[in-house]
Amino acid sequence: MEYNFRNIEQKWQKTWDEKDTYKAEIDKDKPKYYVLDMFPYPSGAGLHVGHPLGYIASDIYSRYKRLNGYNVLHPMGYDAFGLPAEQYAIQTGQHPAITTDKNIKRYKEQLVKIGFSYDWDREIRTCDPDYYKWTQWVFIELFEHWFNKKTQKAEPIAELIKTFESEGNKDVDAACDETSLFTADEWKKKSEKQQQEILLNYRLAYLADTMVNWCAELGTVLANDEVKEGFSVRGGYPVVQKKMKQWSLRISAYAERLLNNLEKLEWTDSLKEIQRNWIGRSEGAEMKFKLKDSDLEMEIFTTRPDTSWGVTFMVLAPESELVPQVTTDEYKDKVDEYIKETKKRSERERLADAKTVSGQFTGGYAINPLTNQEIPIYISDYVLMGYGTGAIMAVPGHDSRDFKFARHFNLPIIQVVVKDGEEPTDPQTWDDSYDGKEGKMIHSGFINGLDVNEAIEKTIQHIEKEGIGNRKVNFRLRDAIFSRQRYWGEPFPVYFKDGIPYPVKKENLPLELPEVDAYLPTDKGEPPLGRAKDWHTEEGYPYELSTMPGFAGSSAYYLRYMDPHNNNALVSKEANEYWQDVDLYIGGTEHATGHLIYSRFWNKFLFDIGWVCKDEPFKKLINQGMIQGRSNFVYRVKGTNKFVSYNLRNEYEVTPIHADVNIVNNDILDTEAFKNWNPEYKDAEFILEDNKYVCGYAVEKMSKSLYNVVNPDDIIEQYGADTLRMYEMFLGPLEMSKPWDTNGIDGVHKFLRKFWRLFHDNDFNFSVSEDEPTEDELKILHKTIKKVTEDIERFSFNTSVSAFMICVNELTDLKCNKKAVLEPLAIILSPFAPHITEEIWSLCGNIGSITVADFPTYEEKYLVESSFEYPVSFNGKMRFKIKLPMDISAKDAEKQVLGHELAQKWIEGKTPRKVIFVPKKIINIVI
RNA sequence: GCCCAGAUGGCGGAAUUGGUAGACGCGCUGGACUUAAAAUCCAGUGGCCAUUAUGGCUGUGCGGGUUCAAGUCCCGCUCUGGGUACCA
Repeated sequence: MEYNFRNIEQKWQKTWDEKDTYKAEIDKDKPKYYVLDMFPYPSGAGLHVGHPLGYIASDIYSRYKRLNGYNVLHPMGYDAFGLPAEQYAIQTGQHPAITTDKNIKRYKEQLVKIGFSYDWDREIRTCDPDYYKWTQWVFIELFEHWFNKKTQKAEPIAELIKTFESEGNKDVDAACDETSLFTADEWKKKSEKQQQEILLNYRLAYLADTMVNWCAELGTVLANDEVKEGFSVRGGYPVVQKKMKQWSLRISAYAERLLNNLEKLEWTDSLKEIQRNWIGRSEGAEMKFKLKDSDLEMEIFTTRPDTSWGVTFMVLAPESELVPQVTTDEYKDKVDEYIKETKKRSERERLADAKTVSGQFTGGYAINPLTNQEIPIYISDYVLMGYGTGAIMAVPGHDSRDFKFARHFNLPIIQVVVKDGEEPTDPQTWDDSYDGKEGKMIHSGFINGLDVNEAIEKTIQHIEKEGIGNRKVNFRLRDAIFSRQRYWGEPFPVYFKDGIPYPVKKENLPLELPEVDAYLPTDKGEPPLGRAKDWHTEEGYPYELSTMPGFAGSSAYYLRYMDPHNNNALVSKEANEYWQDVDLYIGGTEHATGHLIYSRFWNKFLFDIGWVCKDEPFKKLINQGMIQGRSNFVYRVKGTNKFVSYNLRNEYEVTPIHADVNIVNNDILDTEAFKNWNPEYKDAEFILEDNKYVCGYAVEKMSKSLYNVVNPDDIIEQYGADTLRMYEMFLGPLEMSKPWDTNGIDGVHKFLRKFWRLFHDNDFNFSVSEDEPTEDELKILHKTIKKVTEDIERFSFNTSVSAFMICVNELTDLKCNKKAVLEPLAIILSPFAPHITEEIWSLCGNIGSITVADFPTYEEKYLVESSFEYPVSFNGKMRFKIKLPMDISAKDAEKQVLGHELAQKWIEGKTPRKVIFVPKKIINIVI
């Protein structure tokens, strides 16, 4: 039979399904290996060829690990809550569950067709109540724990209450907002409501008034990672800052651990760097500046306490509570005016003209605790309320933002650091400040002459001794805002009694999403859940109206896969102890500051409370690159319906128009198909070159609107899944972005046909021989085993595809049809092309599946060569080659080379100055 | 602005530790088979020059450097992609 990929692929996909070939079960006799893909959001558009890239890579690795005797957990599921289904529901009235279910069916069909080795029994959907029961459970656990800074871990609120009852809160060092001190007696005297309000401040999931990112168009608040440059990542709508009472998760408590543990992860440096920047740790000091003629103090954070002698003004964030207190009557109107102006400006506008300096003097003064000088206090929006204390000491000589501000308001600039080897200069002549940390201190009292780093240390010691301040580490990482005023998400398992939130009892989970009559806010402006009937407890206490955000369901999904049907726990101890953590995680970098931080945080929390045995969820992580689209263009002559071919376009005035890549082949347009593509082009005329219409092209993002989307189903229909899998890998290194160009796919398809033909005679009868292989044949096989093994281990799948091609080309040349060579070849090819190899395996007479065969190990003995063909260079330029024995000595090699007739020409009668002989590499002669 | 990647033929890319640059594939050119086309097979294919066979020069974004030897290491730039955005 000829290679009939359609029959073969359907047949084996059916068999795998019927025989549960990819079912994973705990097997303590085998080492485990957990390979995870970032599960997709099932959008209405279905998968395009870019989506499965990472899935194919992880599938190859999973199959490779299985062949090497590992018990592989390789699951797939759906991140099924989300905005698009809800937006669609708002427009059409169709319940998002129905849309989502339909989309998931389509996704699954597409995924199955590619031949992935997923254990579909473990499929999860975040919108399934049996699944989100555990999302809600984790939320309650977060609610019932606080973060003890002394032990650096989460501890039960119940224990905290006991501490409060016995000794108050004076010795409690918690991650929380500042709280006033109370004794045990005072605690006991507080009302239930007062106590709960205090506890809320300690909980890891807490409700508080915070500045949130409000997106009016989406009608919801968003987390920091969901906002980019003042717009929502989803939809691109404007986002403004607003103070609202919202649920937040105290991820900032884990900042230090999230940062430190990055070191032990096998992630790419760039991804770790993104997380490091997002966490943003900075070391410095907090210092108190007394206000002039007042008992009040303003507290500032600085990383450069050494520059305290260079402070010439202070700046407060416009929102700071201190503003009214420092503002004098004289400046009140101007300050109010400035605050009003700032509030009007959106985040976006502020960012857009970050270069414009603005601010206002308050009339107030602070006293520099180190110099006792009076320092004027300004307000300006370049100081952010959300970071540090919302107040800074400005050192214009050594901070570029302060420098700009000083120049704008004509404030004095003092130099306190001199670069090594330089003399002090007049700051009036400077173009910018000197922000570097190399140099010596001047004009700085007792730290004069010290290096910056010594000076920082000495200053901190001084201020701590004098009680003016203390050492302090600050993080940029904010707590994660966890409420969404939307319908299609997990309901919070929380009800309110007297305005205080209480968790739903765990045995009553899941708290299921109620039906509503419309997916819109209520007339009162409440979230959609405000429309639900009976949305309250049996006792009549109202449930929370917000739902959880997208990252809720994805923060612990990798744990649920370990034990997806467990009704009594998120994951059983047994399953967790066996599968432990994800050994290999493949997905896009776009989740670096969202999902990948949140799930590390959830995992650490679950680790703290003893539910999971590993404190990091994803041991090794690879980022696959994006597959870009390759768009095609036709060129319409302006004002006509004529289209001119690419190389003639400069002779006319033309408008380039996107043409659907699916009607273009090797940049040649199918003109008939083009006429039928769009009624507008029905009567199109073409100006051809060489009788063809040649299209232009460009690499762009793959998108419907650019008509460059290629659907995997179409590729599978035409070439088969094995070809698609191998071609996606052949395109280039996994981590790099590259354009999809269907044109190259023929080569990979031809390879599979050639592979098929090795096992068949000229009449396509299956025919393999039992003869002993020759040395050459074994060398080809073992060379390939070696190369492919090494390549898979370092995730270099594109080069292994090349190695397979070389191998099949060479075996074809030798007309080799020996089973002893071809069968092992089929095994090493099976992770890449599972269907064709499964068929071959069965044709070879094997009973079981090729997926549980043994991956062959290469044997060095077949690769031993007796000679090596040395490239001979003269002054570094390769001139000719010479075959020499493997174990030749340098001396003999030199003699042989210099005696070679071709060498004479290059030596030109001179005496070579030097001969370099690198065994098995090169010979270089220096003339 | 800052941080991180990357730049190699017409195209995707290979060269794993400083050691033959361009593997493999696409495309293109020529040929075989065919009434023809498709499929398949064979040969050629970085550029320039010379062609009589052997050839020669040049070439990995640009400019320097280290080295017997540099796509690979060092210094200085340019461009492209990604992250971040007043974080004190």
